[in-house]
Amino acid sequence: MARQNTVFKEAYNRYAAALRTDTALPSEPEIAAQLGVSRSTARAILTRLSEEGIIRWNKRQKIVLRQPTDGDLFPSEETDSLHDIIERSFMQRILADDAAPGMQINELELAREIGTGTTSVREFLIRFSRFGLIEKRPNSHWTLKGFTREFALELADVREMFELHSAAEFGRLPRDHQACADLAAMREEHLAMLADINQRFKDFSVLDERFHLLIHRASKNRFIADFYDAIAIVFHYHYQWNKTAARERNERAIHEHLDYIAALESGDQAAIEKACRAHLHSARQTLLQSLPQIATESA
Amino acid sequence: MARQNTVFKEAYNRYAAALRTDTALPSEPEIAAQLGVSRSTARAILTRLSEEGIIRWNKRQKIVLRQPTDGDLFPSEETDSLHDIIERSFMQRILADDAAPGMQINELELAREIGTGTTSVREFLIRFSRFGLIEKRPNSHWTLKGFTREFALELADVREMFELHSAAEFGRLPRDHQACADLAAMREEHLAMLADINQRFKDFSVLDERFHLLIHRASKNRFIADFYDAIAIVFHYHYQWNKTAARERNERAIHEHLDYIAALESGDQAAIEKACRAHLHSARQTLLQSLPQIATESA
DNA sequence: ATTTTGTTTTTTATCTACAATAAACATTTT
DNA sequence: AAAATGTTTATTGTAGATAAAAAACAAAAT
Repeated sequence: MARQNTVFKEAYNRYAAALRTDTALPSEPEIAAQLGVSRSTARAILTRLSEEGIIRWNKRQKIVLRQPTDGDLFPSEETDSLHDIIERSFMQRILADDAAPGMQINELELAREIGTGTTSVREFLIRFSRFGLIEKRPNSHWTLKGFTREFALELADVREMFELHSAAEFGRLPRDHQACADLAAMREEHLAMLADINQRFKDFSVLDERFHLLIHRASKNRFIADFYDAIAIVFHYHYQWNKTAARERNERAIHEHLDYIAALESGDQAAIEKACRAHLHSARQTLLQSLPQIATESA
Repeated sequence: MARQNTVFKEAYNRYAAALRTDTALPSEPEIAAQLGVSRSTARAILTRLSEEGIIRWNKRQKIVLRQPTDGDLFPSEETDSLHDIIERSFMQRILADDAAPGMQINELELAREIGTGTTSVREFLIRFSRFGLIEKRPNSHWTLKGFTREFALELADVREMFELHSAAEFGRLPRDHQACADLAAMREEHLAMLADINQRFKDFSVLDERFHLLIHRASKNRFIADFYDAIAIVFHYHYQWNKTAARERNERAIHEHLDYIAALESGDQAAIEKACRAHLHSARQTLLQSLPQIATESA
């Protein structure tokens, strides 16, 4: 088959789950906009909802006849986009213990193991290569460079340059900027998490990501934004795999964030730089400690 | 056809051009290593040289019978890799005056105009997207963001962060490091160009690229290196297109480079930072002046 | 006149096939 | 035995085909 209709299935599930009996549904363009898909896909969803007897559909009239059950939804394996499937599968593979730096990556083998065509795997690898974890020799194979100490240090250096820049920009925002309100809201979230730290310390990585993203958005720089996207994905899988979310470390990080937030709100550039550096310093330590102990890149 | 044998043709031309009558050629693995291709390709080259009567080949014995003429070589259109063809064609297109920011990019149309398959164009666009000049909406088209003022400013900001970092690292290299010798050699090249500036000012951009590359290599950071690759490619086409290589501007840049080199050689971090900032400041002005005057990114 | 629905066309995402190239294996030569 | 050549196999790079999804166009309804 040429293409899976995962966009349709995923959107169908999303829409069906939100339906309430006896309500009338809006126009097709509106549904499409709500779901973030084209009208063609929205119509396909309506068609199926109608066929399944979930709605009665006649031109503008779209009435919900019954609440969809779990059985009406598509199973989750069928709703993941191919890109996500490949990403997950690949990340698990390269974070696994037996994935030594220097290892060759075989497109066809990967494709077969994931159960997909080679083109999609190739495209994924090309996209993924910007994260600096793999490298290609032209007309030959990809090589796994790996999550090594060198990688972590290079990443940390760039992160520090970028975040100091973004934090300084943030400090120059007008006080009534939306980002300042978001920052205040985020302080409350930090405080709430701190109050219940023993239960919630594992949720910190998500909050951490959102916090840094908020700061980076202030720089309005596409290269910084792209780099942070890359970091976020790498960390997402890395921490999911290495479940070393120590309570103490996260608690300390929350305190650093709170200092950092206070500095950003003060608008005092020297204070911002100080708080930012302090946090980045310990974030670097955390990153280095989370490395697989053996891996050291070969020349 | 599935794939053009451009690797073979390009390597054949390279090897044939270097042949001298009556010399004996080395072993197959050695030829392959010299040319940077596999032995299979090296053998294909020997086979053709033999068929064309350019060499006499019998197992280990490979004697050059005659000097190849221009007619023996493959025409240059056949030796360019598909990636290079697409890159050239695409860059010309997006730097052309009628390529307005916001324009949609159509894969199939591009492929047809270049005379290639869609897969190659897709892969090219994915790779190219890291330069920040195009952006994709999933399941929909690519959009040209364009060589705008915003792009130039964002690029300049990151370049400054990275180059200050790299220059500082360079200043920490031991004096007997190869890079220091390279730097001294490069000073001589700058002086030579300056002595004949009226004739040679157009060659500056190549020297400029090599100079900054040398500095960036000192940082040994893959993200910085990748970013500089991206810059170099974008500038390469941009300056080729906008032939605004003013003599005065380049002469001034050479002087700045010479100051910068002196600072790097001194190892004095404060002096390095000062010279680096001075040069980056005027490089930023040059970049902004080279922009197409109309282009301002739409929201 | 604008919005909504119905229908058709365009474009993307993905698979498969196959030539070029690299890499591996086997044999011969020094 | 080591290195070179001869031969076979594996892998990549690219084209072409097709279903899904988006976008454009046309007709109808408010």
